[in-house]
Amino acid sequence: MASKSNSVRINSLPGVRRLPFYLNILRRMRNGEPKVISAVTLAEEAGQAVSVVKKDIEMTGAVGKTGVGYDVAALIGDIERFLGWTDPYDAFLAGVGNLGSALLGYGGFKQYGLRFVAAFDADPEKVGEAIHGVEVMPLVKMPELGRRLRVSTAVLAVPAEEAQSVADLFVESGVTRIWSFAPIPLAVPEGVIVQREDLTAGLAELMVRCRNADQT
Amino acid sequence: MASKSNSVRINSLPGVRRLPFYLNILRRMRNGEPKVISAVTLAEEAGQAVSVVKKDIEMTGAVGKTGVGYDVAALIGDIERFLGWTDPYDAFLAGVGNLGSALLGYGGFKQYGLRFVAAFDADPEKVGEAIHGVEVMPLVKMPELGRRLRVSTAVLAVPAEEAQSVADLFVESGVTRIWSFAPIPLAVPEGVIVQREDLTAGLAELMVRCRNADQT
DNA sequence: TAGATTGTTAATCGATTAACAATC
DNA sequence: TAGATTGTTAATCGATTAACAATC
Repeated sequence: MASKSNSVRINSLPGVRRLPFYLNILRRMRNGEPKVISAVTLAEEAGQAVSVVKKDIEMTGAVGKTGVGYDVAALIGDIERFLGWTDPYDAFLAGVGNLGSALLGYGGFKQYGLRFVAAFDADPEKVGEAIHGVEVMPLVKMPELGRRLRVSTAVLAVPAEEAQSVADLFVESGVTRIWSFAPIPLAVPEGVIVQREDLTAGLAELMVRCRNADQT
Repeated sequence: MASKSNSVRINSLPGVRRLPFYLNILRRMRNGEPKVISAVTLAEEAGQAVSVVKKDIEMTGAVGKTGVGYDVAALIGDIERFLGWTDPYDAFLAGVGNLGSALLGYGGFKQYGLRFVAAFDADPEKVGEAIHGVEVMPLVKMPELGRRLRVSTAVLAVPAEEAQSVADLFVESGVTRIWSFAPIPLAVPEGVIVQREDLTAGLAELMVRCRNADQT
């Protein structure tokens, strides 16, 4: 086994994760005044150190005016372009349980690079429904539809037991990006990237941060 | 050199965030065979380097048998104890929209240190409903109930515009731990800890990881 | 014993922080 | 100009990785 990934890590991943937060602040300023914001001000509003914000902005390729700051609209554009969020990608969602339905209902994902074109579920009772305007289909229909629409992105919101088999189905359907809420590691072929999302990690961090704070 | 077990030391937060993942794997093994697991095996199942797993386990205070490994049940207990998850804390949830409802519906949080005792919403239409068995109350009732039940933990799942005022209400209710899904920084008094959860951060990371992979 | 694994140390790597010259 | 801010470099800090002696 290789000791580390052979890809050169160009960007700070913690930095990448902070970008959507800045984007939120900037988007709320859009169309308003002022039209320009400095890294100092953005850092204050985001609750981050100035150096961090400057480094993060630098990563996107945005350029500011010395002594002035960044044009808000231009900075929004540079961050969106860097994240590939200028045009949303068509996406599948598998598993319309509590979490899956909530994700479908959050129309705001279009602002974050995702547009749900179809949902899938193993439960025949759920098939045929439209959840928040997205039709729920049987899993067997996925490969044909995925190939036809060239869907590259998919969200995995099924129980742990079904996660691997649905991931296999994603791959068969031509998906190369999987955003997974399943609490297990997925085996996928080279070239397919899995981003695992774990809400319980945040809860763990919260508890330990509280204890550390108590001890001081 | 310094004593390790009871010293006030900052724990590796990335490590803390990995613990729930190990816990999942271990819990699925519980009551089965084998009753012992080595860091090597756990690392394989978690898709992590062995050194990482050993360091993370060390952090919890768990002790293994040289040449053998860790007792599964004991390791589960040590991780749960370290995370404060042996007994779930009573928690409030504010905002029963798509996401809030989904969180209430996921009964599994009891396994992760949280038990929802009441939900709150600004919408009078929603008040009085029981969502997944949890009663929805008007926001004004929160302080009295929070003080009476000594609720220390709360989940914030309201829109950005209401987030700060509801956070203020949490504080007034005696809450010291806020798990926030609002995409803004919250101003809270000293002693109150906010853990911000940002799903869009994962999406940003996914996109950039894909581009980095393409470039190799 | 012989093989396996822990617990720990030292080296490496990456991210954050601080500082400042350039310049609008 | 004088004040503010960028862009960047160098220093610090923390996490990850690799290695190995101790030992079951």
